[in-house]
Amino acid sequence: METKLPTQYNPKETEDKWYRLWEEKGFFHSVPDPSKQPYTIVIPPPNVTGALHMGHALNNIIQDILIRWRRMQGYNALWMPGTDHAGIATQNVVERELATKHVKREHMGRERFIEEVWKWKNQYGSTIITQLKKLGSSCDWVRERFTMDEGLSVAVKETFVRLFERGLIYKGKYIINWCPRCCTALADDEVEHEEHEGHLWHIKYPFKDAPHLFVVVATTRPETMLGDVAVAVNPKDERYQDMIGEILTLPIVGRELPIIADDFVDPSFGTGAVKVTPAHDPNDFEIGKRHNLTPISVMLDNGTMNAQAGDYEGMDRFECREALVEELKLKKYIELVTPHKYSIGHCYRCHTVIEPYISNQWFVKMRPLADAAIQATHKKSITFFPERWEKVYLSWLENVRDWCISRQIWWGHRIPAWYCQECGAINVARDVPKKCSKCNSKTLKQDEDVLDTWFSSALWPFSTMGWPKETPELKYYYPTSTLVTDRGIIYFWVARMVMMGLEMMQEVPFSNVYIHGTILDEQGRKMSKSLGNGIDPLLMIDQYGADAVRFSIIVLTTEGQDIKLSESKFEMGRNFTNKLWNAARFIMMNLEEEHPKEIKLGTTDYQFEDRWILSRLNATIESCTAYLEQFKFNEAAMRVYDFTWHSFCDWYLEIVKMRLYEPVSPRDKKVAQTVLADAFNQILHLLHPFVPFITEELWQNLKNVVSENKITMQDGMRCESLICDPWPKTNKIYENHAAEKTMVILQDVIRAIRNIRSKMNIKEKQKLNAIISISEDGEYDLKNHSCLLKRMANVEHLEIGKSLAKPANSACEVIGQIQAFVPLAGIIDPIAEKERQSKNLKQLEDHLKVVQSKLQNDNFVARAPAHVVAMEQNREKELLEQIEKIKFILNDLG
RNA sequence: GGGCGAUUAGCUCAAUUGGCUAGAGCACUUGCCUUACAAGCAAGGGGUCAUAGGUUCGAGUCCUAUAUCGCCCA
Repeated sequence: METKLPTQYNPKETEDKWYRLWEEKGFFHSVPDPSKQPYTIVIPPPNVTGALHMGHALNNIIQDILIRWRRMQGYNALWMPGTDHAGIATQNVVERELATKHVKREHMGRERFIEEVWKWKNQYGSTIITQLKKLGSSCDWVRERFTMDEGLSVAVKETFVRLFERGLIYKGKYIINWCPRCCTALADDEVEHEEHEGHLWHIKYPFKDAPHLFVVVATTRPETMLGDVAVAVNPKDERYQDMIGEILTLPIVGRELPIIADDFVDPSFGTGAVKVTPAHDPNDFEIGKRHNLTPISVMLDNGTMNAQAGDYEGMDRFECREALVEELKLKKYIELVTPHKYSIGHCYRCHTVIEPYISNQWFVKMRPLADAAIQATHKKSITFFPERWEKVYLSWLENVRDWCISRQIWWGHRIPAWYCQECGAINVARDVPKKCSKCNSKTLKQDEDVLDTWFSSALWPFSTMGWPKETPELKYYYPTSTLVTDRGIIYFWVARMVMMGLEMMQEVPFSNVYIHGTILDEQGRKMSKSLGNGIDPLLMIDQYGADAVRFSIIVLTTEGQDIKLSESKFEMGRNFTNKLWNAARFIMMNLEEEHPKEIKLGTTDYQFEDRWILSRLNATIESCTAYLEQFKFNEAAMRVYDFTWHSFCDWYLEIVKMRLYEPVSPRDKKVAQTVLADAFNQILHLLHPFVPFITEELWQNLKNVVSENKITMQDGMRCESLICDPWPKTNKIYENHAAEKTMVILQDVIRAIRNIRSKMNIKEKQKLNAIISISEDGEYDLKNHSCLLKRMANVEHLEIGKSLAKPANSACEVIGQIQAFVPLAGIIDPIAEKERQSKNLKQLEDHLKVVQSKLQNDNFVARAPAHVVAMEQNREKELLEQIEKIKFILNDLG
């Protein structure tokens, strides 16, 4: 068996094998079972056009840890996977592909274009799913959903109709965010604001009746002046009070503009007078409504100027800006141009500058939905981890505006509204209506628009469970347990799921929301295609193994903090998986026996180091589990890492070698083998959620070796796969504080002797003798551990006793009430030793000063808790003793 | 302009309710190819906890300012 394991772990040989087995055996599949408690996560559906990036990797590693851990704990764990149809993004991708064949979607028509998109989806849409599998994600793939599935489409229609019937969806002509490249409306949160260095143009608007006098308005977007219908001032602004009601002439165009008074105007901005362009600015739109002004649109939907722009008709909006400014300059209308920083919106899909634009769109009335979501959060139906995101989420809900849900694209859920060609009535229906509900006419035409992709994503936690049908899944899994996501989509997605869940299901969709950090590059910048600073998770998996990638990422993930990542970080995870691999090799080799005999182990069989490692293991199980419950993944991982490497490998394996190589009895060897197998089995369990592949591989090996060699484990290896074997439980009987305390002392003594060896330049192979002297009142039982001490410190003759004399020509270390002497006749360099001891003395004296200054402070003694004071007093005593001993040694050295 | 986060070893980050001499990983120094592992072992060095005040017996931790960086919203 042992010969089968090479000295280095090769992930490539194990990962696909186990993933296939898990999936084939149905370990990822969950079915409703009322006798078990469900634990459910719905995946944040990645964009179907997407490829796995580090953000996805982090997001899915966390979900997989939760799901695997809960599954092992015995929950009926469901991780619901799928993708979303990403309306604009997907349409863009397919259009781009068609463009290479010089085909435009307008030429092929709606139906054929949609067919093309489906063809594309079927061919490339599973890319990211395949990549998620490489990562080890244990999703229930049998249940994989897509937001354009038939079932989910029914859910979308049902929701639309219900919201419409409840008066929560309406259609109307409003100013919205328009992307002139995608030619569609966008919701407020689909617009990304960016600071730009622009100009503030101060333009003179002459009075109609006194053209030599004028009002100066300041604007950052001069081309919109072509659509001006008024000039507004603040009613309290004394500079303009007399002018309110007067008429100005719009330069170049000649339109008459009244001066109106509106509180919205900020007197301190620019000149205090602003142009009012209701068709091209949301604030102006509101002013326009208040003053009954008719908006004048000067642009087409593609961002070029329309007939209202006069000579500028047909010009692109930015060309028009330049040309118009030239003309204004020429005609002396420009009074001043100042540099100006301003924030401007861009399309989150194509980064084109957004144009505020008036058009007829569908909206969701957000106030009542948001209020319900706020209430549910205040009632603690939802908890955010870390907590602070709750405030961010609430403040969005408190200030939310109505949600524009219609998109002027073809790929998506078509709005279930039909317009009567006779009477103009709107028929909103689940199925194609046969006739108009108002006039019975049969000439009905469906709305051309589709719904925002986020509209369908908002239904994800229940639409994926079969809603609106009352399926067993819906009943059993909803509401789900935990949602794991990035802060970037708290508004887009989390808030909307809560609103829709409450409105459609009368229950929040999940009880916990875990918001993880964002992955950044080494310099702390976001990873992006345009910067080319991304790290491809698949490449890293290929290079280091999926487990190494998972472990490294998770160790770097401190709660809610962003993660600066570089390739070299993955070495840490790789080194750890390799360590684990080699520990396993060692264990397997040493469990093998030619004629194995089964023994029944009693608690009295345990040796000191067994009791110690089992106690440490017990504590590790406890803290790892506790940290997982708090969503502190890195803490949980680090506890097991530290235990595995620095307790189990560094100490236990080394100590136990003496019982394996030179056993005092066959029975004791068997005890050591059993503890090795037991502890390692538990380690594999604790690590499985973090590094599933290697743990499964090693566990399967261990299982075989254990049964072949008739080793009776404390915790059976019941399941056929580690993935569903029960999560370790703590057990009080393993708790052993005495053993842990003694071990700390032994480790200190061993380190002290090793230190002498190192500092005195003594080869490791050279055997030493040592004398351990314990103070008269020191209660240490070290004599029973002389074998351990000898082995671990590589000592030949060891004498342990009370107040033993320091031999001449020996080096010494003081460990509390213990002194370790290493006689070094002929080897020792008195000068070097003296220097070393003087350094020690100084350190101790510095420490003593700190402790004594505390104790000399009456306030400290009076007010600090008794145990803290006692601790300091005890420390002082110890330090004094040690200092005395070092001084003696120094004296002895001459 | 409003809100949130960060500032601790050369680098990346920890540090429970304020309480032993502030810890890891990487990097560094020294010695080891010791039959589980050189992707390793052993022993080390390295810190005015951003700055200034304050609260407290006691502050990396709490409070108030300031500075720098980042994110979100308007």
